[in-house]
Amino acid sequence: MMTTTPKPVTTPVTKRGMETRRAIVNAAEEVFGETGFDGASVSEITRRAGVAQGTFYVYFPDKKSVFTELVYHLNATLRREIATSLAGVTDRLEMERLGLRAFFEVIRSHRALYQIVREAEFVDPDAYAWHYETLGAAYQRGIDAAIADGQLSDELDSEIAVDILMGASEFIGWKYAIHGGGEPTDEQFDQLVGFISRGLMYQGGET
Amino acid sequence: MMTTTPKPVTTPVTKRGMETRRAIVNAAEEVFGETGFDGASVSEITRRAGVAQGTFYVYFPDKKSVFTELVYHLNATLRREIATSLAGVTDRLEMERLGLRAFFEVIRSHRALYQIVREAEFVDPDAYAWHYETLGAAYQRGIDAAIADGQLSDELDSEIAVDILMGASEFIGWKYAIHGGGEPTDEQFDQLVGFISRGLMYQGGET
DNA sequence: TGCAAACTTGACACCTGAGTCAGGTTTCAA
DNA sequence: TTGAAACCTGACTCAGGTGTCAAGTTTGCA
Repeated sequence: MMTTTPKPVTTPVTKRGMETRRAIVNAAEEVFGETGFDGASVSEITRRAGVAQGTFYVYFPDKKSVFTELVYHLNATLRREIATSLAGVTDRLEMERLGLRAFFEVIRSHRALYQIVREAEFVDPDAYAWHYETLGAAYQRGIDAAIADGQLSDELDSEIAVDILMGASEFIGWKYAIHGGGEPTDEQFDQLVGFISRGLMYQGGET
Repeated sequence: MMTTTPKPVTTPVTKRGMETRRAIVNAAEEVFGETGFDGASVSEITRRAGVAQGTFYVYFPDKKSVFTELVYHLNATLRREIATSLAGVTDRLEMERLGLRAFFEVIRSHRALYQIVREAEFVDPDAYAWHYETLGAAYQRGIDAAIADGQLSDELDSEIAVDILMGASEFIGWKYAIHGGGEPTDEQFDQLVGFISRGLMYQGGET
């Protein structure tokens, strides 16, 4: 077994260094969003950031690292924005509506980041899985709380419910934000929320 | 404007040529499935197919072409298998159950192809969109038929319903077939079908 | 003001892999 | 048997991209 020498990557300590690092991250978001991971070159990223090639490797060991950092970044934004939108609300169906709105709003205003997260399935599968696992876990806690206080039936499997809800949002997110380039209309949004509401309202004895 | 000379690509006419082409397609499916589009090299594909590098370019203009062909291939398989599984059934909820089962079965037994279709979002976005559009259109015709003969309410927006249903299947397909490496249990499958059934059964007057 | 730490530079060594092409081999109908 | 069509070969070209490094510049504290 061979001891691998760790890459010497620097964390900026001065304001100047922090700004440079940030410029690289921002440029990377742009370039990855436009051309995908493999289409993006480190030299194009540094060109847009206004720094030299070598500077990139001062702050990141390789191209993949920035990419992964961006995945974590969108995850944090999403969790924060959704949590904020839900503050103080206790009605579960209302929470679904608000959460969905917040989700669409975030991906609409961060299209490049959203693309990056999706592509992470092939660039960094662990980060991709982590993203959906953390989001799903938070979501599931919400559903379980609603079950606990009697708003939803305890016959409902919250894990499957979350899978359906996340899958639907992802697909609609792709279809509108990336593929179609728009947003669902209000009527479509209402239909979506209606479907979800009915699905969540387990009443026992059907099918 | 410059007239682009088209690449001279051959279609095999003899049995021998057809076998060679097929060997390349099969090897490509394997390699793309294992290492992704960019990780795959044409030389690795031809090595596994047992032919020389140059043979690849006899049948395909470039690496992307085989990839796209594989996307069309899974699309056809999926449509055929699902249609077969639905033959003779008229109850919409039963059709949902059977269609879902067929879908999971296909992706379980064609994991590599499924990965390829997902990666097509970044390799060949048009093929990716086409895949979901054709599947969605077929699905929607089924829902519309159920609305037409009164099984489902005409207040239901079939387009959104299809988006939710496809999104949920895709997500669960990823989670189990690719990420987790298993399949939903029977209980989970029932929960899924139950949620969908309730969602489809618009009764007017809620939220 | 002086100097060490922090930061930046950009040319370049090195590698990888797509696609080409001139020529060889196999097949099969006449 | 033969020759032309179909098929196959693999060394080679070439564009492009990653990561390195030795030397320069800036910053801020003593």
